[in-house]
Amino acid sequence: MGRRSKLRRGGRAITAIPGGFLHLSLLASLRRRPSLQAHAQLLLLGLPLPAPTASRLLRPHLRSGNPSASLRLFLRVLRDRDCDRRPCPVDSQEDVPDSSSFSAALAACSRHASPSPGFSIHAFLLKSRFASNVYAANSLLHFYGSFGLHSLAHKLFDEMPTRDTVSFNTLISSYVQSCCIHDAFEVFRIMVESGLRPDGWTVTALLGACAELQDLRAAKAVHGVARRMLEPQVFHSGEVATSLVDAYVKCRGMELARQVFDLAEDNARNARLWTTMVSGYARAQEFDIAQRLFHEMPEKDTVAWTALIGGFVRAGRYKEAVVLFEEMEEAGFEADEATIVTVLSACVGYGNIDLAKRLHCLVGRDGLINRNAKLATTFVDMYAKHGCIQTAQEVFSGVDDDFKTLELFNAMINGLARCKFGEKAIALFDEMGSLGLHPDKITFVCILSACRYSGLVSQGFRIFDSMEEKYGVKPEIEHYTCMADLLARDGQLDNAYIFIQNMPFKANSVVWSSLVRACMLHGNIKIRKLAEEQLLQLDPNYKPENLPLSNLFSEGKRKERTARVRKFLNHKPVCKHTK
DNA sequence: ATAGGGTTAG
Repeated sequence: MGRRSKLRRGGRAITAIPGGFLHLSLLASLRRRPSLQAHAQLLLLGLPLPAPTASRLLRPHLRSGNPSASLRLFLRVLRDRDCDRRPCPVDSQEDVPDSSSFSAALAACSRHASPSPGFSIHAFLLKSRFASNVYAANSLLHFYGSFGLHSLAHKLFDEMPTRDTVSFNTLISSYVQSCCIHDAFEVFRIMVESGLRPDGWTVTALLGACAELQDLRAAKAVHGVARRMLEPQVFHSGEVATSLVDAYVKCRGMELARQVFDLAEDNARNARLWTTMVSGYARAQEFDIAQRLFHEMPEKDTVAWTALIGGFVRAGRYKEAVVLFEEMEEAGFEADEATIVTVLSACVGYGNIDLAKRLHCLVGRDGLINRNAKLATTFVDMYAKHGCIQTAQEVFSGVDDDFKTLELFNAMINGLARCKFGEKAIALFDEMGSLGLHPDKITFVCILSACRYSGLVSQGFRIFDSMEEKYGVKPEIEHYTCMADLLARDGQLDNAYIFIQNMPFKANSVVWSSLVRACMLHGNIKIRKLAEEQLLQLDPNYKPENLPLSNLFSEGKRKERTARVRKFLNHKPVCKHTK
């Protein structure tokens, strides 16, 4: 361990006094001057840091803003303790991070772009004396859930010595988020059986499951459960009312949603409940009612505006969406991340280039786009889809590494694939691991598509073969489709045919028609007949002229429609803040 | 101390 007591900065040596005092005064200055945060934290990284100080330093920072730097610091502290290999004094509160800093750190891990810091903290937690602390364990549960690692979450849950309502709620939400609805209800059953009373969070999670399934009957059943099992004041709260309305809306039960809304008491009728109703009517394409309700809404906010704008976008009424956005700005509401994402798709649909550029400027200011993966992903996706792959890449590489998420990589790889930059896509794919990001099944669809559009046969198979053994992602029919098409486009039509027949899935019409198309291209009549027989079995009305060549056509049409968009987008936004 | 809620969507 290189323990330095002197740090150099700008030619001036700062003498550090080992011990807590310096840290505490730094901490104080850090609170007062946010601009110093990054520097002060770097300074601290070079110092031996007493753990209690670290805890005090970290707790407020891990909760808000950019937790990445704080997380690095926390891990550093943990490693320092670990390297010392001192026997951990069981009763001593000294020199060891306390349990609440583990919770705070894990909460930060859940919001981090990559799961790796969370894995490390789990390891340290196991060695600490808080391994069975229910707060720490619940935070860990939430961490696994937030990265969709529900099997790890469940394993952890099974091993927890104590479980409380929060543990159950967290596991249920984890399953709902991974669309394992059946498991979510199963956990709920066990929860009730073990005598724990569900609370508002439980009901909300279950209603989320009903909404996901679009199962109106299930939503009604959960409504009944809530009425019977919740404390009356919880049942009548705005939170529960909002989840009920949200579930009914998503299950297309507007009348029921309206009933809940009408019956809600005044204190439960908050902005969220209003917004849910507005967005519900907008989803149901009842724009008159949605707008009337929106105007009746006592305290509109950015989210409510965004909900209505989003309704118009979803209905393809882009012009109205853009007009509404302008009204919103005039009324003095500031666009947030969701607004930008929503309005951007309206711009693309409506061909409003000036607004798209203005939005890019808006998020380029203060480098917002460089620290917000969702924004960056939307812009990367938009630029790539319009063939502005260079601008897409600029947006991508502008994002700080700590903020690069799996979705962002997927969007960039997908963009490179579509523009036939296969090699670049593979390079990017290889880069993910170093940021602690694990490719998922979507990543593989993108990267294998990159190979097929660029004719990279051997690389494609190398990656395909590594999917399960190296990355633990089981190939699905989409991946097999890519591989069959990769072979077919390469002219290996016999191999493609054999490959399709040996797939562990029943080939669908997508697979066969891509083979027919490749046969037409390479003039292979024998395989084409075989493929067409299969297509006829799948669809007795199959005719070669109905073959979904539409891909090609629509691509051509899309290109034409977006040519104008691209022309403008290729010029960087005229904005000094961007970049 | 630990968890979500309404807006984003190819």
